[in-house]
Amino acid sequence: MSAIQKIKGFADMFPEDARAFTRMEDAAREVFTRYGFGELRIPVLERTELFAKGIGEDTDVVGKEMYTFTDRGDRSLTLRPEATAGALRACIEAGVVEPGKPSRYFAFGPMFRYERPQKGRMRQFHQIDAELLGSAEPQADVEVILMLQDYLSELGIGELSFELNSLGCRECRPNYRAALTAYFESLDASALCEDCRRRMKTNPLRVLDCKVPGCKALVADAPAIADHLCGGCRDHFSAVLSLVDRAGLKYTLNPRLVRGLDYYQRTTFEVTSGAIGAQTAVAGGGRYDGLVQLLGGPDAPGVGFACGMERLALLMDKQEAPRPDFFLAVTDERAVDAAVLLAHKLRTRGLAGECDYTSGSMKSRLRHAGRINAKKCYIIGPDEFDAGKVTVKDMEEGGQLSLDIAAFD
RNA sequence: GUGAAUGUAGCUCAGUUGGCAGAGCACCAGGUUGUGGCCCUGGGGGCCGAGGGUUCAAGCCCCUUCAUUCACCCCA
Repeated sequence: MSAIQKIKGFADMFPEDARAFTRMEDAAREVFTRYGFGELRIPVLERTELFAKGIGEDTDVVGKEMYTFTDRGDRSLTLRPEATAGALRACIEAGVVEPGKPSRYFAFGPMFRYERPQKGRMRQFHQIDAELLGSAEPQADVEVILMLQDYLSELGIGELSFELNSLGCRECRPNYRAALTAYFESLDASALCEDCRRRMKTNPLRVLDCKVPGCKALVADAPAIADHLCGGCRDHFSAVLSLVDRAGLKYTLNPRLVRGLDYYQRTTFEVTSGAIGAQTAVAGGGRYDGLVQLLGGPDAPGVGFACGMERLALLMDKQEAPRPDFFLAVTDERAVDAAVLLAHKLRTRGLAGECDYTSGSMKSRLRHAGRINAKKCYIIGPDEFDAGKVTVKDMEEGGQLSLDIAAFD
């Protein structure tokens, strides 16, 4: 046991699993391109302050989950725990954000959070991320939501539910927060669970999300955010809902849907599944007006989502390995070089397959060809080598024929 | 950070009150003198996660440690 092992919460992916990720990426490129989104590739490392500012100092992500270190130049750097902050930083830096002129980007890649791993949660995990910048219109929220839905159905994932909520804006959320705090403080100090008493101080909205039965009962009578939205937020949300309705998307309103990152405003949404362990969120997103400006850009609004690839993978069917066109078997030592050259010619013609580097028994080679599910087995043994021929056996029909190796030149 | 479960062959896992380390799959060879899948026979493979303790004797009991998994917390 002296071999070095991978570090906790990081995963190696072999082709069997990697194929699912390739499929997710291909489908994302296809679907998102239809919506006018272009691919963005940005670094995984950023200055720590970007996340501290963008995500919020009081969030769990920033408070205790970031991989932060000091580099050799004494700068504090952080492995990105989510995608939005970095994407906005890049767009601001490149000057592509302009209020009123929508720009659309998507990206995939690894994110890093220092948490205890469990089903559907890794320290290095992957997200597909989409950001629509520059539009404050409810139609933009709806297009982003519909794009996400299209994407998930393109992958053939069913049994998902969409949940929507509005968190209000900087004008009305403080009022709601105050009303909520007042409500909980009017109760017995022992009425809420221990965790919620802590949440009261850090983020009272989180109490809404508590699963403890006692808290749930109290939350049922708590003031609802819908009753505290300002006129602008109310109009925006009802426009979103009505358009989403007309597009035929089935969703549930979840007034307790509270997201973990401070930057969300107005529309928030989450796609959940009951089939991925204790975690339920497959994708989540919302509107983040004000974030671009907070990060030093123009006063431009934005909406986006992030989709967890490991969690999607749990919901996807296994991706079959591609079937090789050939296996090139060698049963005579002298034929190894000829075999490699022939295999090369076959590949030049667009065929896929592997080739022996050593000779072996006919039986073992054919068994291997069958096992990797090759369509044909090309065989060069002593007889073929002496005659300059290759035997081609059809692995399904069982028939075979003899061809001149020179014919492949 | 907290709690629980699990570490035995390449993989999935048995292993009784402590008494010679096993099965299935995979791999290799043979049954078939150049022909896969099905079947039969044989074979290679193990620091029983690591370290310490109890015992005539430990995979099994005790302590420590590491790793993995699931859950809490939180989130994708």
